[in-house]
Amino acid sequence: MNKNINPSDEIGFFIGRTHRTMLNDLQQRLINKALDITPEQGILLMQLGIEEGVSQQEIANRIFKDKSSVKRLIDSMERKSLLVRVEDKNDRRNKLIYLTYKGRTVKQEVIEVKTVCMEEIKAKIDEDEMKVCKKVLSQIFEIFDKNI
Amino acid sequence: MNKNINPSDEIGFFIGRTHRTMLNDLQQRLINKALDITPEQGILLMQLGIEEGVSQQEIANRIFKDKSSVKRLIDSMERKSLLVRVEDKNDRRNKLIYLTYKGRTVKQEVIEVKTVCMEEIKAKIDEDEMKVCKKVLSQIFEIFDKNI
DNA sequence: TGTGATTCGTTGCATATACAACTAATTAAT
DNA sequence: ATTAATTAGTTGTATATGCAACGAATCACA
Repeated sequence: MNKNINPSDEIGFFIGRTHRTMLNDLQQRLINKALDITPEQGILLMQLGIEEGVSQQEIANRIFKDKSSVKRLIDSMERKSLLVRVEDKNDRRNKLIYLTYKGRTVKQEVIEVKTVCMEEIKAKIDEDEMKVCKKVLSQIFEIFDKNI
Repeated sequence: MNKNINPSDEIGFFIGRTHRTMLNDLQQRLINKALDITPEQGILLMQLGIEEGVSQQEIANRIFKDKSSVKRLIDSMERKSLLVRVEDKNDRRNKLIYLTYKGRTVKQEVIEVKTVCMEEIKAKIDEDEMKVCKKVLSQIFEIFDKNI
C-alpha cells in the first residue's frame, strides 16, 4: 500500500504548467504593448474576430468555458468599450456580442502579439510533433469532457 | 491588413481547454468520493507525498506557481488539518510543510482517483504519442518561461 | 392552447492565481 | 563588523473560473 504518484510525471502537470506560463507570458506582452486587457480578454477578442453577433452561450460553447465565466469576461470587456451587447430580436433570451471599433483595433494588436508567439513556437517545435501534441490533447479532452 | 487568427487552431487553445476540463473532471471525482478538497489541493497532497518537509517557496518552484498562490493553497489545507507548518530551525524564514495523518489518508484517496484517470488515459492514448506530447509541452513551457 | 421542460443570462458563492509591496531573516560585500 | 542585497512568507488587489439557483423567454407536446 501507500503508493505515491509523482505528479510531475503526469500529463496534467505538463499541461497546467504550460498553460499558466503561456497566460502569464501573454499578459506581460500585452502590458509591454500598453494594452489594457488580460490574456483571456485578448483571446476572446480574437475569437470574436472570427465571428461576431453570437450569443454569450454560443461563445461559451466555442471556448469551452462556463456561461457565467463568459458573462463576466464580457462584462469587463463591455466596461472597457471593447464590445457591445445587442438584443436578439428573434430570441429575446439572447444577447448578441459585437466588437466596437476600439475592440477591433485592440484585437489587431493582440493578433500582432500572438503572431510573434506563434512564430517563436513554429521556429522551435517540429511541425509533426506539434500535430501529435494537439491530437493527444484533444483525445484527453474528450476523455474528461462531461458532455460526451 | 486586418488579419484574423482562429484561436481554436492554436496550441494554447488545446492546452487551456484540456487543462480546465481535467480540473473540472477531477473536482467531480473528488466530490463523488466525498473528499472535501479541490483538485489543486489534491495535486499538492500528491506532491507532498513525494517529499515533505520542504518550504513553501520550494513547493512553489516545484509546481511552478507563485509563492503567494502556494501560500493560500497551504492556508486552506492547514485549515482543513491536511498539513502543518513547522518552523525551520536552520533558517527561520522558512516554514516547512508536513502532511498530517489526515493529510496522508486523503492523499491516498486522491491517488486512487488519479490512478483511475491515468489508466483511462493510458488505455486510449498511444504511448509514444503521449511522450511526444509531453516533450512538446515542455518545449513550449521553456519558450515562455520567464526565468530562462 | 396551455403546461411542463428547456435554454439564456444573471447572481451568489467559493476558489485559484499572479503581481506588487511589505516585513523579517539571512547572506554577501565592503 | 556593518551595511547592502537577497530571500521567504505575507497581504492587498485584481482577475478568472465553475457550480448552483434563479427569473425570463422559448419550445415541445399533449
